[in-house]
Amino acid sequence: MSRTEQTQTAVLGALSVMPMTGYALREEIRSVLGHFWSESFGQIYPALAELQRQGLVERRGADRARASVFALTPAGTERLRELLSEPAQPVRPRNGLMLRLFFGRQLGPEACRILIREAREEAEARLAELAVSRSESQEGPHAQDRPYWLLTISAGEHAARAAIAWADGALEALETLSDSAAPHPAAEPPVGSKTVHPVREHP
Amino acid sequence: MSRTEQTQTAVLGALSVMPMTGYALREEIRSVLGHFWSESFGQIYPALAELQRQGLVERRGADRARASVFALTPAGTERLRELLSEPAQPVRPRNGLMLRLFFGRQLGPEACRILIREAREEAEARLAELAVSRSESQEGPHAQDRPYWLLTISAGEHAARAAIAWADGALEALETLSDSAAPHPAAEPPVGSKTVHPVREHP
DNA sequence: GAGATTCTATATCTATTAGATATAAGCAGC
DNA sequence: GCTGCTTATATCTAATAGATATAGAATCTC
Repeated sequence: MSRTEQTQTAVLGALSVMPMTGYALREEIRSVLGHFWSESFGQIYPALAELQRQGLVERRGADRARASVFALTPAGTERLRELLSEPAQPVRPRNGLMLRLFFGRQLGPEACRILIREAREEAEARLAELAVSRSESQEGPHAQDRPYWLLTISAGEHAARAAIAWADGALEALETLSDSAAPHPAAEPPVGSKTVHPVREHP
Repeated sequence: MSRTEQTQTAVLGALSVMPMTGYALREEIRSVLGHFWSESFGQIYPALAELQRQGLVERRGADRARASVFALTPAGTERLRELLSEPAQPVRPRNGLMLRLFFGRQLGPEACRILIREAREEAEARLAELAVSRSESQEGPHAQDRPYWLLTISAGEHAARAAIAWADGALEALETLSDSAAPHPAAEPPVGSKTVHPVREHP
């Protein structure tokens, strides 16, 4: 499944819940799917144009001043099912916190502890947001969808709680490190000296 | 911190461990940082060129036939510290499994269960790989780095275990769903009927 | 109630990026 | 010694993120 198809899936899926404008699509995706998905205008508008060309989506009321509302066609519903059945594209990880911690010796234990504390707070905040989503999902006319939505909320909660547990352990581990090894992190590795390492020839 | 700077951080960081060629950089990033970071050639080569231009990296032995080895300069080490201190770029989530589950009603409980079982297996596999990384980190001359490397490994393990626990709960929840609500998921919502919903005007 | 000002909705545009593809060198088998 | 395969290296292109431009609507001020 190509990237454009991933975007098409998200757009068709959102339109399957309710017809809306391109702008509303972005808002809806951000607020409802925000914990595990994101799309930008630069993806949404071309995707809508292509979906319309393929007759999967229908554009209504393109007045000059008023934005046009897009709605699924029957073929679009069909196509959504098809896309959902295809295997997902693997995610390319890019975790800035982990990158910093991996080279954490350059930063010193104290700076690392600050980063981890921040990450812990973010996880707590996510947990709170998810609790709101959970109660919000009670309302609304989408009773049939709710069990599935709860699955995604639960996944977010598990991940957030794991992040918090990890952070607590990590903070503790770093504490013993700053006590023992390097009381003055900034002064630790002399900068100018010995930056040239032996070269490994094509491993 | 811009995206290019993120790439520069990863490249400088990897070169701080050991000088190497562009190709080896990609391999190293993939094998060692693979659980939380990824870079492609299209990012690495331009980044190396720019870093060389700035005098942060030095190119050695650009024979016609032999690839050139890149090494950090003292200024490069300095710059790495600087970059690591900057706040990380926020990640844009794009979780294909969650997208599928969110619109899971279109797919039916059974198909969802299969997806979740696959995810569970992947998490188990990651856990096994991390166990290997953990024991590998014992060896090698990088004793000072090890505590930080273990932090990242531990984060991966927490996340993987959380994924497994979530999957088990989700599978159970879906089981009760397929028993009760929709024994024949494919036949559930009649395709052609009632695909036109009431339009919400600019919420 | 008219004008000014801010805000929101919408769309486009550009620099970045992923990853497929091209090229070339070494190596193994025949 | 030649041929085909594998690994190393680099480039190129289509897709993407998200910043920015534009215009209309709403609100505030006088």
